[in-house]
Amino acid sequence: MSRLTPSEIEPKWQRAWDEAGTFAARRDPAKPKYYVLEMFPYPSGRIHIGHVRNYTMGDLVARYKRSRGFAVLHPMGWDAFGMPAENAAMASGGHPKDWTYSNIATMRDQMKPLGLSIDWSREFATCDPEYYAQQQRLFIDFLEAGLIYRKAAVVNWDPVDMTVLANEQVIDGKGWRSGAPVERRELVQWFFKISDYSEELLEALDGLDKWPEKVRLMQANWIGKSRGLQFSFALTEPVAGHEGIEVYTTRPDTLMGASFVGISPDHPLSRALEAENSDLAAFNAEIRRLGTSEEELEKAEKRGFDTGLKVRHPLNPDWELPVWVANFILMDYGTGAIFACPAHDQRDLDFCRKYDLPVIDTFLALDDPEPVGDVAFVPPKTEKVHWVDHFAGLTEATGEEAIDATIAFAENASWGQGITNFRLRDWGLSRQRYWGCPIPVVHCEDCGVVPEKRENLPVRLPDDVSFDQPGNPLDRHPTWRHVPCPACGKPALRETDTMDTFVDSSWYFARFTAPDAPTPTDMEEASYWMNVDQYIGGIEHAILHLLYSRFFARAMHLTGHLPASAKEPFDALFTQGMVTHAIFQTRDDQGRPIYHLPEAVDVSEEGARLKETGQAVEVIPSAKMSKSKKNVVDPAAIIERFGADTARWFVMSDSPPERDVEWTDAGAEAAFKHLGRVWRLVAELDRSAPGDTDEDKALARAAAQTVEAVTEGIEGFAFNTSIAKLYAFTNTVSKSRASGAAKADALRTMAQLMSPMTPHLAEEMWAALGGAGLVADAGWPEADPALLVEDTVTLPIQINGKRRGELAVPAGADKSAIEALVMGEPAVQRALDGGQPKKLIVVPGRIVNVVV
RNA sequence: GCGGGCGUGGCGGAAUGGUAGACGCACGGGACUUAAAAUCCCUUUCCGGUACCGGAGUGUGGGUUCGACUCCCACCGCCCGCACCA
Repeated sequence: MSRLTPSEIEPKWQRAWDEAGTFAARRDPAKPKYYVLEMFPYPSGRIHIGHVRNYTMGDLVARYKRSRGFAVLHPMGWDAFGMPAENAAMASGGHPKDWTYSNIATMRDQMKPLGLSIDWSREFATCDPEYYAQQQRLFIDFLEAGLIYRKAAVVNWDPVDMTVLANEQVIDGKGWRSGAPVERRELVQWFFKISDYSEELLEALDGLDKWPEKVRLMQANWIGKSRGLQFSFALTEPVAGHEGIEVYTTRPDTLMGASFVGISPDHPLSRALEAENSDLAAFNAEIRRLGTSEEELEKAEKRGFDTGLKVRHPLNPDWELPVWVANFILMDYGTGAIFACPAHDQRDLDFCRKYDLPVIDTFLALDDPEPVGDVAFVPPKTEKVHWVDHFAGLTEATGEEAIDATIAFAENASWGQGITNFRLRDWGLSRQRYWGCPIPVVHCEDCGVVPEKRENLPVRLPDDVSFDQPGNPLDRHPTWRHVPCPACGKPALRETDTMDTFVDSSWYFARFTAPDAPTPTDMEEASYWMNVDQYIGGIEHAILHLLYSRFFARAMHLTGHLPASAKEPFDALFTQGMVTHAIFQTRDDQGRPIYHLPEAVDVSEEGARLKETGQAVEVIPSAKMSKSKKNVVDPAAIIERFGADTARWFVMSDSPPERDVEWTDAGAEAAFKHLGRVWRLVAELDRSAPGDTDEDKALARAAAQTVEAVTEGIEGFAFNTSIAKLYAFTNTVSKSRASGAAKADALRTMAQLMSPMTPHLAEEMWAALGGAGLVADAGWPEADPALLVEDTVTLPIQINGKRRGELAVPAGADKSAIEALVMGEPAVQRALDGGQPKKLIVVPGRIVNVVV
């Protein structure tokens, strides 16, 4: 009776919830609704402790809100398309579909024992044809609404594997599998016009007041609105049809410091020059050997090539500037061309020093002008500086004012135009892969690109494909591509690109509101359940996934699939930290790392060694858990040994949810012991035991304070502090000499408070203490305000800001009464030594500070 | 490189600008036991000396304030993102 056996009680209560349909999401007009969603998992194979943390957090919120009387929607699904399934197929010869569905089955089996309050009837995987059929329908709707178009874009091409590589698959400029040098190749691809929404997506961030400030900031910076000047530098003589070079600059105020005009290696002029200039062609070829990621481009050594061309400064036709091709200029941003002002931009200065280009240094300064050394002076945007001989007549102005004045000047003189520019680029959704949602269009020789007819959806992925040769299996499938044109009926070819998996995850939250609807959403259901009241997931999704989803919600509204109120789909966002773990590695003969599972390593004070061989192991502390690095912890073992409640309690205790947590084994045992202790309080309670009425009252007061504190912790996503209060309350009950009846009351309250974290134990406690029905249906306890009022408060007394004593005063005491009491304190008398304090600060209910 | 964040005892961490270290782990001591496990009780930021007390202390250096872990500036370290990883 007194021993807690999770293996018996956990399945028992899970069955009870199932049979009662406790967690089925039902529209209930009598209740407010609450939609809580954790970012759905990729079915990688097994759940890891990070999943447990993520889903326990969401479950805690879901169960809490349910107790507070909300109709809760808490669904689960699978982000099931993606490269790992194809990689597995290539490595071991299976089929991505089998691999994926078998992983889903495994992970579902691992998740169910956690006792999550999920409505499993709404489960789907994004690779289900029923799901991607609706996604294809959205594609066609978006296409017809003008939100999708095609253009050429650059990809990483592996010439041996005949495939496009993701940035993470390019290692030191080589394909990760083939080792062949990667080529940049241009392909015509599909794009979402997310840039049409730049302004709106930026402005709407202000309304997301329940999102972390850092995420809003990151998104704002990513969208990157800037105001600048666009104008042309005239070439001294036309080249290959180019009369001049159009540049965009956010610092037109520094135009008089211009040193050269720079263009991207991919700029049309650069490409045109390549034909006649083999040195430039070689230079560009070398630059293009780098991957396509912005990180790589920015980190690369700054390099340039003098084209020999000259342009005229717009304000002085006699002033000629050289034209360089430079590797740090991105073709995707602005016009792909800039002018460089070395005096006022560090990167430009470094570049000019390296290539011995002129540095003009005398036209503005803070006080007295100094020649530019190795540090550029960036004119501050909000501070006034002195401008010397500025063409727009500036003398004293902030950078902001100078930019505005310069733009006005240029517009007035008709040689330039103020432009609002966004960094945000359109979203390329084409992927040249098999395991993704087929793009439902057909290429017809006569009709061009024609969308598939809606009644023909889904365009299904063929099952009979193989991964034993290079290239996309859809391209070489004998029949799949060949279909009649939906418009004219003549033989035509299917698009073989599939969609970016970000598309799948950009609307799944809407699909959960009506997972079986014959259209992407059911407006009645969507109007009831949307928005997601609380979204929970990793900070690594702060930009792309969340931005794409915000775009999708707008596009779905435009095409009639979501109400206007759902244009911002996530009311509140919480970004949880990652679970990290040390990486253990040794090295092979060539110095390449070999990774080891934590259970294969002994860690002691002298260092880490392999259990088997005793070989010394390098320890890389707290890295993100990843299968390839083998620094993973399998929650299954913990659940098997201690039960789900212990695992849930443990991942919620100690670390604040937003922070990364380093996994250690030590805590799980402690959590298990604590739950056992709580259970014994219930099991060994004599409910008829007499007690002291003062003790009864003190216990009731402690219970009320705990209700208050635990509630506050949950509301504020500080679950670790809620748990700390529950530990303290356990100690209080354990030590209390209150009557059995009073203790039973306290423990029933404890069961309610623990039910979001340890739902099985809470049910068991509730039943043992004679609670009616399920604790899941018992509602949330309310703290009696009368019990929360204290009679006296203890104020710390500081002398010169250092704590030197304390003082008990009646709760309502006013300032002057406290002052009088403070002056009588011995410690204060001693410090004053007969004199008067310089200052006496009294903050009622808080603190007293005596300044002597 | 750019954008964003984090940094508190041996460890995880707590603290509306107001008693730094709640709560837990680990360590140490004790009770119970033939013994062990389990359980219960006590101690524990560091330094100095007897329980009382003094000094230092929240990555580093400055600043604002009666008062700073908290706000500001600079630096160091670590983490996340950088558009084809999910």
